[in-house]
Amino acid sequence: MASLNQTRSSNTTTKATRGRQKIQIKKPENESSRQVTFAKRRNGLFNKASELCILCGCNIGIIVFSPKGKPFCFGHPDIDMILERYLNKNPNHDDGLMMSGDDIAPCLEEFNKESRETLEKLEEEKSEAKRSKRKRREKNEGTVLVG
Amino acid sequence: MASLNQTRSSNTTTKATRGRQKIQIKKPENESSRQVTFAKRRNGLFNKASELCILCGCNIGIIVFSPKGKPFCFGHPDIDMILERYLNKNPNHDDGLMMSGDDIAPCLEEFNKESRETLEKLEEEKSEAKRSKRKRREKNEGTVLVG
DNA sequence: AAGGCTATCTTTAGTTT
DNA sequence: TAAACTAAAGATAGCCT
Repeated sequence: MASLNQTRSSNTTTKATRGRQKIQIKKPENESSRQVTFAKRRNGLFNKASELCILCGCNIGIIVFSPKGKPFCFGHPDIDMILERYLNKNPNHDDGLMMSGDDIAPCLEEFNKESRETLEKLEEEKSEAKRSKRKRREKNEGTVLVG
Repeated sequence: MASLNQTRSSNTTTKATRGRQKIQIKKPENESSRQVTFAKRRNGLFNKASELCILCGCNIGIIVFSPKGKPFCFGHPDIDMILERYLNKNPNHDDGLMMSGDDIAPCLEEFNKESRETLEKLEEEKSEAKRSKRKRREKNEGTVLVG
């Protein structure tokens, strides 16, 4: 409360927070904050994956083992389906166009479409939530708020 | 070249580019640009995963199937090891601390440390590359460049 | 047509509540 | 303690070569 957040309305260069700080991408950081960072970035990673799925119509599976060994999964359309597809690498996967003769593909596509629609709906809701949450901040830009 | 990039040195509000544009996260976009977006965001995703691995000391496996079915993988320490660990979910994985009695764990940790060191070295190189690459831009802030 | 650029959007480190 | 907040760091859409 001393160096930062000086009533937060003073006209000096004092900022409310120092914002996002640059960090080195290396070695485990301070043990206590690592848990927080892990949760934040894991969410960020899964969100990125979700966006990629929707934007490009691809399938993604992610498995994360926390430092303590607890598994977290992301899958679109479904983690186990992704794994099955990956592990079933069959001979006719040469030109990068696999799934020629096997029977999982159609089922997958079916599943895919359905799931994508759900995800898209979720995305819309999420982005609306973001929008309304961001309204406050945008007001500060568009109209001059009376302090 | 008409509306944007007007010699890029004019003093008006004309910008060289419009920068990153806000997009809707939904439905496959314009077919041609989807390929580019896919490549860019796939790289972004893998980078995020790599950072998470290093920062928090966790293990991550990612499988991405492109719209055309081509698989791309990321794994730390190794995709197949992640999969094996995931698929070998055994009974003594209750409190989220799995790998009690199985013999893959030590091997994994060994591998882990080694691989992490390699990744960290890579990270350092990368960030140095970034730094030097960013020098130009930072010069523009620090010292006034003569146009 | 793969890679570079840049302004802007999004993520998140550090902090406060 | 987890959730909210802020602003800087980082990712990337659209454009150019």
